[in-house]
This record gives sequence, structure tokens and C-alpha cells, in this order.
Amino acid sequence: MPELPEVETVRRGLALKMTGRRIVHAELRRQDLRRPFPPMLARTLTGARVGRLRRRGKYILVELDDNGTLLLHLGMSGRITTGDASTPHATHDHVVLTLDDGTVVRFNDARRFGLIDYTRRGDEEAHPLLAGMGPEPLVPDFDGRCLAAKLAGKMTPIKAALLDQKVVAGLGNIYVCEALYRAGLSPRRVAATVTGARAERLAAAIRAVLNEAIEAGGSSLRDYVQSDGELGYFQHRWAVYGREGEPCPGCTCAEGVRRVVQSGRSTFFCAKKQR
DNA sequence: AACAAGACCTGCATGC
DNA sequence: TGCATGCAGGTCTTGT
Repeated sequence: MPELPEVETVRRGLALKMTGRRIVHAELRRQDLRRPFPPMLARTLTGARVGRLRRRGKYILVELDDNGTLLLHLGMSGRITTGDASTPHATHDHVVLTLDDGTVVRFNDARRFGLIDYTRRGDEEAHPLLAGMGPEPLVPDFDGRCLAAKLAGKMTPIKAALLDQKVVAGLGNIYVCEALYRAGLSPRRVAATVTGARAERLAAAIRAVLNEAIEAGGSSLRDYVQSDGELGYFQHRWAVYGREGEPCPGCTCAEGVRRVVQSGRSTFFCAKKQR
């Protein structure tokens, strides 16, 4: 589920529920996800008041009033839902927070590729998980020049390069496929050859697809964190992802959308439109 | 240094 | 129905 648009949708939903609230109880139903939780996590959370919720790439940063910041990553299957105490624990609810208004926040992650860490305020960008992360694609100065600079010298396919969080923060398999399709660039193209007008097209496509997805998530996922973590309706707007064999929008090629595997991950594209 | 493959986990769809 | 297989929105580690 979680690439940048989904993480941003979750962040917005959580901010509405959590900002300004105090955590009155923190239940750790296991002590690790992808890695062990930081020591004393339950004690750190209990009694803390929640400040701003920010996002960096696919991480949600929850500021606490103890001069610390919680780092949350949803991995592949992570979900954060809110409800109240009447909801019984679900399988894979690993962390359950109760807020001072009775709201219950649950971090559920079947595959446990997610992660929770804690760092001191002001040190976030230096945290090993965030240090070296590439530019945020939705900030105003992210453009073709910025993107081309990150791709310079890379002989790997552009598909693989865009999945590297050091190149652009927050992209994942779906939105990389979609952005390359919109930009008309082959996923197999050598990354370093994406310069000039091609880089501008790709940067614009990345921004457009992410913004549209956030909007779509924002409307149908308004209550996402109260729900079962279903996708927003943007999945219905995928042009190529998950559409092997189907015709791509407005294209007359006989072959339709192709699927290939690059660095172990499925890539969906149109060989006619993408060069 | 750069890149690809492997590993980490569970759940689900598919096919026999 | 049961079982095996392959696939999944990520990324850290290992090996070439």
C-alpha cells in the first residue's frame, strides 16, 4: 500500500486525530517489527503529548513534547487505523496507543517490514534512516534539472534508479511505473540518459501522478485511518500498473501493456509509447 | 562504487 | 479440501 501518496494520506488522517492529544496508554504487543523497537518505547510514549506530524519520503515523523520524534515506516503491509476501545485487537496489531479522548490508534503490519524508531528533535535529518534521502518530489524546486543531477552517472535502468530513495524520496513500484508511462520513457532506459527535456517531462510526470494520487486518496480515504486500510480510488486510474495484456489508454498497439521483471520487481509499460 | 540478487515475513489467488 | 507455487505497495544486507 504505502508509497508517498498513501503515506501522506495516512499522515493527514492521523494528524486530525492525534495532534494536541496526549497518549495515555501505549501497548506493545511485540517488541520488534523489521528491527527491535527502541528501548523504553512504551515508557517514552506514555504521557507524551503529540505535536506536529510530518513526512519525509515514506516515513511519518510524529513530534512528541518530550523533545523526541517518532519515526514510522509502513513497509509493504503496514496500516495505521483509529477507532475506540470497543474494537477488539486484530491479528498483527503490534502497537496500540490510547489517546486522552479515547481514540485508539493501531499499527497493524502482517509482514512486519515496517519500522518504528525514535530520535531526538532536531536530529531527524541526521538519522541513519533519513540521512542521504533524495529530494522530496513535491517541493517547489524539484524539477528536471534537480532530477537529472541525481541520475547523472547512473548506468542502471531508470526504473531501478527511481526506486532508489536516495534519488527521489517516496517513489515506489506503482508510481514509478505510472510516471515513466506518463513521461513516455522506457523503464529500461539508462538512467544517466534522462537529461534536459526528458528529465523535465519525467519530473513533471512524477509530480502530477503523486498529486493526483494524493487527491484521490484524500477524497476516498478521508477516513482511511478509521477504516480497514483500503486503497483510495486512485487504483482505478492506473494506466499500466497491474494491467499486463490490457490496452493502455488511447494506444492502439496490438501488444498492450507488458510486464517485465527488473531487479526482481515487476515493471509494467507500453513498448510503443515509452522509449 | 555501483549494481543485482537474496533475505526478511505473511496472506492471498491460482492451479493441480 | 488440501497443498504447492508465485506474487505482493519496501529496503537492508550480501555478493559480484
